Amino acid sequence: MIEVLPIFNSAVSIDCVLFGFDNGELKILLIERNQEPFKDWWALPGNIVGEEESVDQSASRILHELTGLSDIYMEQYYTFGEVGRHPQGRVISVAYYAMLRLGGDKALKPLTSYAKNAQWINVKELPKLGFDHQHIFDKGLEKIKRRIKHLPIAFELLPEKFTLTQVQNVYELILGKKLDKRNFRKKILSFGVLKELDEKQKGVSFRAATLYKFDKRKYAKLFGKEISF
Amino acid sequence: MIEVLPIFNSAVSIDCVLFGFDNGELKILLIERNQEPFKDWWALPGNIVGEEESVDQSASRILHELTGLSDIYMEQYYTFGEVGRHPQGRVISVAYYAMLRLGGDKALKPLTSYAKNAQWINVKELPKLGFDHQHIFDKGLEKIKRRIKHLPIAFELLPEKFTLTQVQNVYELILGKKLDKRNFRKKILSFGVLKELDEKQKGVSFRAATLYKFDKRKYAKLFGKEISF
DNA sequence: AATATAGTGTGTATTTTTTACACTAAGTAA
DNA sequence: TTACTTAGTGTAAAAAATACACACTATATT
Repeated sequence: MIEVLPIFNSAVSIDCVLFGFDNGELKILLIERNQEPFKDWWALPGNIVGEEESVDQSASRILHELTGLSDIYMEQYYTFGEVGRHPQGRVISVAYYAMLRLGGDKALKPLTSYAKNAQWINVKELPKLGFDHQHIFDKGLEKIKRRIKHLPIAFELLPEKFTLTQVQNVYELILGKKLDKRNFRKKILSFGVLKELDEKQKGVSFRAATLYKFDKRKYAKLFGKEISF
Repeated sequence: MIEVLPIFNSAVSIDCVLFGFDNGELKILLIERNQEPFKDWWALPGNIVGEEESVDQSASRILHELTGLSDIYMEQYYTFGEVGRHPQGRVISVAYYAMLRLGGDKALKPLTSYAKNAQWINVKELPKLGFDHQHIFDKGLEKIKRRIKHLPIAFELLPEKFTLTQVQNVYELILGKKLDKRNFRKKILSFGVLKELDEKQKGVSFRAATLYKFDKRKYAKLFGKEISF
């Protein structure tokens, strides 16, 4: 290939906007860099795509290295290819958003060498980010705002059993606006992809809400038809 | 950068699905390859991203080289990064769809060395394509099916002055289904981005239809609000 | 001049979807 | 028992989507 394709020094990288929902807040996982460029800055987790892995595999690997998990919901959404976006050379970056159920024992794995710290940070209180990562994040948030209306990605952020109020909370945080409770419940239930459980919320000091779970079977049946959340 | 980033031989390329509307048919521009791999096969036009150009610039350049035009409507939609997708090495390809007003004197420019021929081909009669280009095309068509419902991209395919029947025709071809004439006209006019002209179609042997044009000013005003075509 | 042809252009009733809006029920804590 | 906090519910009005059929008009043909 070296003779055939006009090669110059360049690399393809992945950047991930990993969303989590915790304590009524929408957060993303940021790392604090340990290396130049942007040493000591916050940035999106990411890495260079390896020679023997597809870009999807690369994104999965990065998420796995970061969290120890390998079944994270993830989707490619845009490729950033400005010439000067990386100070050390030509790096074109494929961006993914990903979503994770937080809570429980999902400790982060030891970080790779380029990061000294990783932290879940509320999307409303992001620090200044290195590279063009603020831009990448903005586009990612915009993307999930659109996606959440058509695909049931919100449930990726919730625990297996959840209340309708939690679902609404996720929608409100992503869309950035309040929704009417009655209309929201009517609509979300009308798709028939939620299963009401015989179980109630526990440990709250007020009336416990009914728990639901996302019914993958029913969703699979509906899939293909256009769904609008 | 060479010491800093883990580089291996790889390249980033662009592939373009260039749509045109001609004679009541939806077509894309394909090239016939002059070079290995896939010599003599049909393929999407594309090329390697140069060292000094962004991926957007690269896509513009490719379209310019192909058509001689430089104001083609174009949008990135997905990046294809499977390991084995290019037989001669690691090539990650960023795909764009683009739309062009056909007709008039828009001759194609002399082709680059890797293509001996270029032709507009009806999307319903595509030949077998090289690389993973059938897949790239399928994803592109899927994308514009979604986009056409929210963005006024259909007008990019039409001449400056057009009839409502032509607009409907474009929508039907892209969506792959018939639409009701009265409902379509009601809806498309209700957005207020079309301007009725004092002019009629010419050279037809039946009642001439009224011509319209797309009103960019009004569109700009509406932009920001969600539009649904 | 009459007629055939082929696409243009229009309205209404019905159904579905979206929106707006406020109180009672249930459980816990003091 | 009372106060507090969140859960849970219905209806009316407005807006949007759908289904549906015929008269008009410009040209070409005889």
